[in-house]
Amino acid sequence: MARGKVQMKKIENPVHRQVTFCKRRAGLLKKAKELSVLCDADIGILIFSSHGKLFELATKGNMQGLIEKYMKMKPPRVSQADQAIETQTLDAKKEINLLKQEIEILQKGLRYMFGGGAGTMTLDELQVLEKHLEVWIYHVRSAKMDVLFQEIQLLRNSEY
Amino acid sequence: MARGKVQMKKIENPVHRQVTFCKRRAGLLKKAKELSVLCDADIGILIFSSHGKLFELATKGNMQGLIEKYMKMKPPRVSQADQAIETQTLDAKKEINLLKQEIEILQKGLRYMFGGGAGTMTLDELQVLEKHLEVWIYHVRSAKMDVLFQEIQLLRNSEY
DNA sequence: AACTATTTATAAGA
DNA sequence: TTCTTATAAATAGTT
Repeated sequence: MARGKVQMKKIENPVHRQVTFCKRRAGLLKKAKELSVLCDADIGILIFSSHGKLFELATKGNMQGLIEKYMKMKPPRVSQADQAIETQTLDAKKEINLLKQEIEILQKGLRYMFGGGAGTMTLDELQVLEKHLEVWIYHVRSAKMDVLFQEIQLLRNSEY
Repeated sequence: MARGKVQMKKIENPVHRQVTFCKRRAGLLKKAKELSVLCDADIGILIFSSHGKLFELATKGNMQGLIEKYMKMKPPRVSQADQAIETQTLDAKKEINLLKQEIEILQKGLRYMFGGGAGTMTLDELQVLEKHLEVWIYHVRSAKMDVLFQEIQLLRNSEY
């Protein structure tokens, strides 16, 4: 802006561009500080150079707090990371509920064994308990088979 | 910067301060846009006025992406919100483990009622356990039938 | 919001 | 890079 006005487009000469970036960046940050002081504003600036280098300014000290304040005012799309965490939390809650139901059923099953009478169990609960028992009886039968097989082996070996 | 230089301290006159805020804010954002274009930089600016009003600029369009990029480069202290979520997730995992332990105990309790786990049981014991389970499953199925029967009765009564 | 007298920022050159 | 300086831009105070 001196010794000739400048075209508003990317400066092609890399050296020239780098120099201008330095100068104007300093100018921008200075202006921001002034605005903050004069008008009691809280200002945050993030600058990524074309090569990905970061420059930052937070007039009231912490960028983090400023960003959080911004997020609260504009809670737009959730980030991928947040979404992942939310999914995790939901999954966990679902699992907790399932496990609680299972405990409820097992407890009722125990009560049923001691007190006799499934009078207070719902149809769904009975269904789940039946499944548990079926699985269990399957395991017991497998165990029986294993034992029988071992005994047969012993008998065969003793024939010699 | 014209018609007299200005002291670098908060402008006390509220009207004057508001006007200056407007003018300099516009100037700052213009400078940022220019820097972005001339030097191909990605710039984000957040301005909170003294009354909490938000003004923002993101030269490449999305502040969100810029902030996430910034967070990746400077992953410092976790925010309160994130911390709360992490605590939630941890709590949930603890609860799941507790519930799983409880289920384990209940299952052992059930097994114990029949005289010890299947792992160390003899063929005869397994035979007994199987019979117990068959009886139990029979009772459960009877209870299911009872419930179903009651529901049918209710449906029949409601027909009148 | 518009107008200017000045100050400030800065492009080009050294 | 840093300094210089001519000139463009920004803006403080005023209307």
